[in-house]
Amino acid sequence: MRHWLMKTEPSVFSLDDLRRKGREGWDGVRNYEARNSMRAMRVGDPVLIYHSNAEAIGVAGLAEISREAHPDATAWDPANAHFDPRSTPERPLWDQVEVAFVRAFPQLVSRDDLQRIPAFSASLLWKRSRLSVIPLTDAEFAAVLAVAEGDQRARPERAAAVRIRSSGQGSGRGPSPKRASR
DNA sequence: GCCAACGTTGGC
DNA sequence: GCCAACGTTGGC
Repeated sequence: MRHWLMKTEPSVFSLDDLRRKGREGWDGVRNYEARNSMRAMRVGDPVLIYHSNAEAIGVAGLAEISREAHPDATAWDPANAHFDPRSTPERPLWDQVEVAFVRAFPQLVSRDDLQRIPAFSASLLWKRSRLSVIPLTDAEFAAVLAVAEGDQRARPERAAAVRIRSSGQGSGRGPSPKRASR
């Protein structure tokens, strides 16, 4: 299973918006590398949702792929901001995937937090600052999730309690994600 | 195939 | 709102 990070501007579409809608077609991506990453996505792949260009920058929570790559119809809609005349229904150039909400983190894993995670230091997020769909290694994904769940940053006095609670079987995570069906 | 010009992204 | 970084376009 692969892991991903997808950027979104929360003023345009936030994790809260995704929570409300349940799922969303991730259209408007107009970069070949990002498109190719989306083509490699499989249903169930976990996706970190990253808020960019915002007051609070960082990973807000977790989503998952609920539908694999298929043509992005906004590309052949002249009224759409991401219109690209090179793409047609007969020969689609751009794809989208559908993303389903899983859960919001109790607290944003901020860009600063991310920069302090050793296992995240080589991430493409830093090397390819303009890329909006980024593959993550297992270790990168796990490290971000550990910080999000352990949440030992702002409240170190609570870290021990969190550790004790999560050492049982119940991990304290939220309800299981809405299942992505067909 | 190079690379300057251009437009956009995204942190600050 | 600014502007550096950087991906893309297009002339040669």
